[in-house]
Amino acid sequence: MGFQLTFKALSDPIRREILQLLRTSPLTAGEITAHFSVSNATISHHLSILKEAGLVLDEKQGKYITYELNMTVVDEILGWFYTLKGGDFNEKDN
Amino acid sequence: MGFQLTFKALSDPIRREILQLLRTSPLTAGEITAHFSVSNATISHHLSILKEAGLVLDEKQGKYITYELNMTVVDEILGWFYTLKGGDFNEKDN
DNA sequence: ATAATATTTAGATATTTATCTAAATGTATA
DNA sequence: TATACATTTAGATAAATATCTAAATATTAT
Repeated sequence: MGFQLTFKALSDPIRREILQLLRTSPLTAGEITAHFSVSNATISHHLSILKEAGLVLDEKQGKYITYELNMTVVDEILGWFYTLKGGDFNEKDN
Repeated sequence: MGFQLTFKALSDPIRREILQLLRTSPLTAGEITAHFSVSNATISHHLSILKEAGLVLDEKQGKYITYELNMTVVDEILGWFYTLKGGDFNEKDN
């Protein structure tokens, strides 16, 4: 549980909006790109950061790559916030 | 509810550890600084970012300034995460 | 095999960020 | 009032980040 990559990933508005887009169902990189006004290379970069942070999972499907939310890591982050609200906290894991 | 400043504030490990330090009770800037190995100027800078993000509240008490967690904003951020888990989401607020 | 499509990687640039030291501000006390 | 103490502000620098265009990789279809 090192949260650094995850929080860093969440600090960009485009990346947060990507997560919200994936809320209902997985999407391909191209479909995600279509929702924004930046280049596909930029979205690809953001996706790789979300992937490294564990927030999304990718699956190669022939010509396409689909991305989906990884709820497990979302729940881990939620756990961090609950420590703020009175739970235990291990100072090594920030 | 513009979350940009809040998420940005959470993206730094020192700032997250400051929040955890404030979990149980308010602390002065000096007490907070004592927990880290960076200068007081640096901690002051981090505190101003947390303050701007609404995550901490400050209170002048004579010679000292004490900082405390603002649970209201913590709860707002928690709300953002719950939209990921199936709730509604207003795309304008990311 | 060639062409078309989907995505990533490479390289460059401008902006943001974390940090430091030194100076400034504000408050209490001798 | 002068001194000490607590904190912030200013100015500088090095590192990280978001973005772009162009090139590379991979897959499907003609």
